[in-house]
Amino acid sequence: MHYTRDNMAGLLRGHDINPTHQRIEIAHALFSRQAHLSADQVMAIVNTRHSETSKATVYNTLKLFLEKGLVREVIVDPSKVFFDPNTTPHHHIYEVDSGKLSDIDAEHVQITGLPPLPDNMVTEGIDLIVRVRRKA
Amino acid sequence: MHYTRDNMAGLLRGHDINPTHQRIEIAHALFSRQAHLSADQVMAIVNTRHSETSKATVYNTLKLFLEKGLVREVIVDPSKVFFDPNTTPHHHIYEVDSGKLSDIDAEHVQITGLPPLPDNMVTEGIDLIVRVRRKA
DNA sequence: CCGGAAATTAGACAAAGTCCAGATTGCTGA
DNA sequence: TCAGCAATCTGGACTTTGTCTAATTTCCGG
Repeated sequence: MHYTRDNMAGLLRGHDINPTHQRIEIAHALFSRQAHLSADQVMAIVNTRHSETSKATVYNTLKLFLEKGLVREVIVDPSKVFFDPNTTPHHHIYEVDSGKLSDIDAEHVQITGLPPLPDNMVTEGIDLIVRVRRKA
Repeated sequence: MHYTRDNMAGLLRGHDINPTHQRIEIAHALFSRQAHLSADQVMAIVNTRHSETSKATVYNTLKLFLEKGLVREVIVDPSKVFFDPNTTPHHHIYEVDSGKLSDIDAEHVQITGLPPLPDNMVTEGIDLIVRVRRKA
């Protein structure tokens, strides 16, 4: 699949999001790269040529994408949130020293023995993060 | 086990930490409660009566405790880090709406099928976070 | 008691993220 | 066409968490 700006409009509509110019640019930044980006990085990418999109819009839009299930939030670094265009079930490896974040396919990973939840609670998601670092 | 201020000195020494007033107070705040506290909360607790410990010291001390393996860091909330006096292997349940964080004993939890790491990497830790919310 | 190392401090600073009031955009229906 | 209206976008002020630094205080060994 090739993520062109034209595809983005359909993708957004499919998630019940009105495809505006800015939203298309932001979606394109994430999906064409298939990478984990922070809000700051998204803003930098979107505004490479000339400043086009404001900080407020970048944050609002990413939050909207999140609510509509278009992207996922990855919380590994206490100083910033990453946004992940991959919403299929998967986990993450985080290289502590470099800050590099990569995916682990969830297909073969099994988690067993979790205690049952109270009746009035539902699981929203399970985040599994393997923190690694370079050998000394 | 009762976590008195007197015990704290020994605990600190056992982790190769020079037990000063401030460090004892901070350790006591965490261990007597056995709770997940943010730096802000620690500062509030330690300074309830009269302001005794500066912000810089709270942050420095928590970082020191972390390095010395006295506490663990829990990263679940994008806006603040929690410090956990429980360093035995365990996982976490995070109630998204209330922000409440509780432990899952790791004893019966099994995680299998993780891919092997590259040779030059070592695992520093595995964080498993179950995000839950109240049923609608 | 002296001198130096370790620890603490206040406050300036930085970075991520939120908020708001006003400006733009893009429909919709007459 | 275009007036009106809702949705969206914007700059910039603001908040919060955390860091940094230079100056002070504390603690010890001799």
